[in-house]
Amino acid sequence: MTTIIVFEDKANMRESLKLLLENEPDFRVLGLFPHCVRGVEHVLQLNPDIVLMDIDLPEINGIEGTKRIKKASPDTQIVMLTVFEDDTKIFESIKAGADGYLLKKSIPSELIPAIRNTVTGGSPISPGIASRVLHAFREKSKPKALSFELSKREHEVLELLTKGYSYKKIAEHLFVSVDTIGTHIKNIYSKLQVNSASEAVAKALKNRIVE
Amino acid sequence: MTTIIVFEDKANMRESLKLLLENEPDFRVLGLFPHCVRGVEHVLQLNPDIVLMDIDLPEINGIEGTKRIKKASPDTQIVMLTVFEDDTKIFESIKAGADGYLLKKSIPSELIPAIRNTVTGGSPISPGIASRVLHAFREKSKPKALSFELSKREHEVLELLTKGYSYKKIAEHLFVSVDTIGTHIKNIYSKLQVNSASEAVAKALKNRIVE
DNA sequence: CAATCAATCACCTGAATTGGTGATTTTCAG
DNA sequence: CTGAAAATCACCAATTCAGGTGATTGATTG
Repeated sequence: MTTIIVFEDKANMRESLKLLLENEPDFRVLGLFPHCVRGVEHVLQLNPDIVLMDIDLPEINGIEGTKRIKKASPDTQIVMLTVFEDDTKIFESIKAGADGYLLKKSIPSELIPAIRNTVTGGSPISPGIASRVLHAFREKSKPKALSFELSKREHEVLELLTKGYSYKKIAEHLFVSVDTIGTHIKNIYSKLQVNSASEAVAKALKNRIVE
Repeated sequence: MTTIIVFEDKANMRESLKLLLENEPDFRVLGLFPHCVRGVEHVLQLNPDIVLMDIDLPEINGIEGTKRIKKASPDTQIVMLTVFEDDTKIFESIKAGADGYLLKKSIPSELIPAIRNTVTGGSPISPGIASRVLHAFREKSKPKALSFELSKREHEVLELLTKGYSYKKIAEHLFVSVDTIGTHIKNIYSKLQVNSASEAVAKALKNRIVE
């Protein structure tokens, strides 16, 4: 038996969800609420397996509600429902701890299997949403392309600088003189257009030149 | 009409896919290949809308194949098929540019709608996979929790240090003396357990204390 | 109200960094 | 083979930094 509560401000949508869910013999709707101001209390009291959460709720929106519920009851699985394919809302929801993300238009066909997947630890995501998540994921992992045309040795020196090594330590590490490291660093500064070690380190990390 | 080619090394799986796909009147299978050594050529020649790519292929694996195909033909949509729910392979595939990710066990029910979603720009992802992607996404975006208990002022100073400001510049910026900044920085070093500006900057950025 | 902590400032010393200039040797592609 | 780029080393001056000690003020909190 899978127990469910719903936060959805529109009455007809609430009713539709109720009908849809109660059509499944192993689903049980424990509650339907028009907002999640008392969301945490409801969840702690009813202890549902699944929460269906509309994103656009009055007073406390679904993202904030999700944060609170996840904090109070981390094992409750929360599936977001939304009409929007808005990047910010998607990412905020994910960060808030949502376990699934469905577009309302796909509810009739996808909701029931989505809930079943959620129960077994999966995260149903509508393809339109997933596409954006993947895109963001790629952005975060890809190198910034900008190599600044550092030579191999300069790159090496920059990497050690990023570790907080002094000129002397770097020199020892690479078996060259301190002056050589000095020259390399001068050249690095010139290529990165910076003029201190900390600035170079910041630029290197932000542009993923190292690590 | 949606055109498709398949890279799959197991003959019976290839046949199953072919039967499944050809059952759809608006799908057309342009080719079935047991490996993707000539993957790029096949794609450029046949110009399919969709590529179904097994991850574990001999010679050149599906991830490498995906990279090459995406490079040569970015608009070709590639859906990965796999038996594994292996984190590394999932993330590598995403980085390689895969547009969808299906577990083979879910193919009978999900493949056809997944392809239709892909055609319209969506990214079908099996819930078991999506769960891992979301998890990784959260890890990447969430602060490392470690605040190192920096005071507000120290945080401010660290932020300016990260921008490459010298002690003097920071002092001017905050309207205090250079010695005050010196003290703050000493305290920051002690809290972060570092002993140079570049090391502090590196630690601050890596642990998302700033930015 | 006392204790703690954050924030402020000062002084000192030795070491390190930055920013020049100049030069030699390797390496590597054309 | 030759020129360009990379890597190496050196010397110098001015500035900056790291690490140490000590001290005052104000806010917070038990």
